[in-house]
Amino acid sequence: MPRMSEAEKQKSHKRILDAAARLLRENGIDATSVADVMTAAGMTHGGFYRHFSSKEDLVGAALEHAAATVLGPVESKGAGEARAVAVDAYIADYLSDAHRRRRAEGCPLAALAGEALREDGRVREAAENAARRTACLLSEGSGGDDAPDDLGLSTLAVLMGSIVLARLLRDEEDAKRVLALGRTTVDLLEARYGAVDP
Amino acid sequence: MPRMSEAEKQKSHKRILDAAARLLRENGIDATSVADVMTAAGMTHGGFYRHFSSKEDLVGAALEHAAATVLGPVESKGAGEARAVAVDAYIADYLSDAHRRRRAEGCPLAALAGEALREDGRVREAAENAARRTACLLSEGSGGDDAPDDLGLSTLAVLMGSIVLARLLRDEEDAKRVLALGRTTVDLLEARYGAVDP
DNA sequence: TGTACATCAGTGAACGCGCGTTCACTGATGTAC
DNA sequence: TGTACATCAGTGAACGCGCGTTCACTGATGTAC
Repeated sequence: MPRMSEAEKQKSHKRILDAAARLLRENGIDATSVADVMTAAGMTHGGFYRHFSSKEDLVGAALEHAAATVLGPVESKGAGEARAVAVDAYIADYLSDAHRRRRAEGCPLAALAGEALREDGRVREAAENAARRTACLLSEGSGGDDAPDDLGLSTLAVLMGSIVLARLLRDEEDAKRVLALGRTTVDLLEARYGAVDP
Repeated sequence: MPRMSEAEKQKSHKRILDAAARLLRENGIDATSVADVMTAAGMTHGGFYRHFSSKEDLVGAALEHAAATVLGPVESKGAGEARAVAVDAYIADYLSDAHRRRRAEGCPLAALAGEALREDGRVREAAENAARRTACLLSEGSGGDDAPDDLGLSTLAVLMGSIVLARLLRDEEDAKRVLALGRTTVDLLEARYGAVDP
């Protein structure tokens, strides 16, 4: 049955990346094997090295892929009112019960920051870039992709801390409470740092 | 040279627990092997199972040990002014640059929450208990070990999010900025939720 | 347009390695008398 | 208090297993003429 066409190869590549982005967020880096990813992508593990040079390479690419999937739609809104609405929706989704329960499709930082900060090379870089992009998104002007401001960094810390803590508490009421409290803290930050819109 | 006395065994047990608590926070659960821990404790890996029934057993115990080491001194202050001072110092230490750089001796939640929430059994329980204890400590009255209040849960989320984000950013200035912003957010929360002292 | 051939995406077996765990062994410790 | 013996903390070799990675192979794809 091999070999596939170039177009087929690109589809395979995307399937591997999608599967990796899901499995890594769900199970963590060490608990996700190359064979797991390839099986989830509908292939056998032998073909993996036609697409990536190593597991580290895959993890870096999957982290970038996950960040792009989560942040891209909001970033592409440009500045102005539409952007502000999209950012508000992003925050609401972030602190939603659905996000708490579905790690595999959520924020890659919430799922992997704790492990990524022990890595180096491409993985570490991808994680840090994801953090910067998200902090910029949450910043006030938030038109360009320059440096994040105080509001953006503070808000990101609250979002990450709230979702991780909510996921850690197995009691559903407690978890929902932590998410609601996170929302209150974010509102407090917005009141404090500006929202000089009109 | 074997066998050791009962007193020696207890010393060995404590050395294993100390080594595990350090290595786990430094390198994470999967990247810390039983042999690593035993070597760090000055023994060979074979003797491990005289002290713990499995690696999972060790990780759970080490998590509890780390939490007790970090929280115990503050918890034992009782209520009142001394306690309030100790909690303030705890927060200042938490958001210090030393804590950012020295994972191995810091908050076990900051180091391991992301991995622990994928475990179950004793490990998961230990992590959740550590979170509850810390949130209670940060709560307002904070005399008993009842349920954490809004201030305690919100503050814990900010602490965890800030330290993880600060550790993720390799630029030292950025990292320090995130820690300082975390402090500001905590102050905002204290102003909001009470501090009805005098 | 047709033919001959090199390429290479994907398969499945195999590799070395480190892991958690087990085990036979040693000899000081603790116990029974 | 002394002696005989069972216990067991720690050693170091060995186990089975899953991991990341490699490799010979297959046959459709893409290319050269």
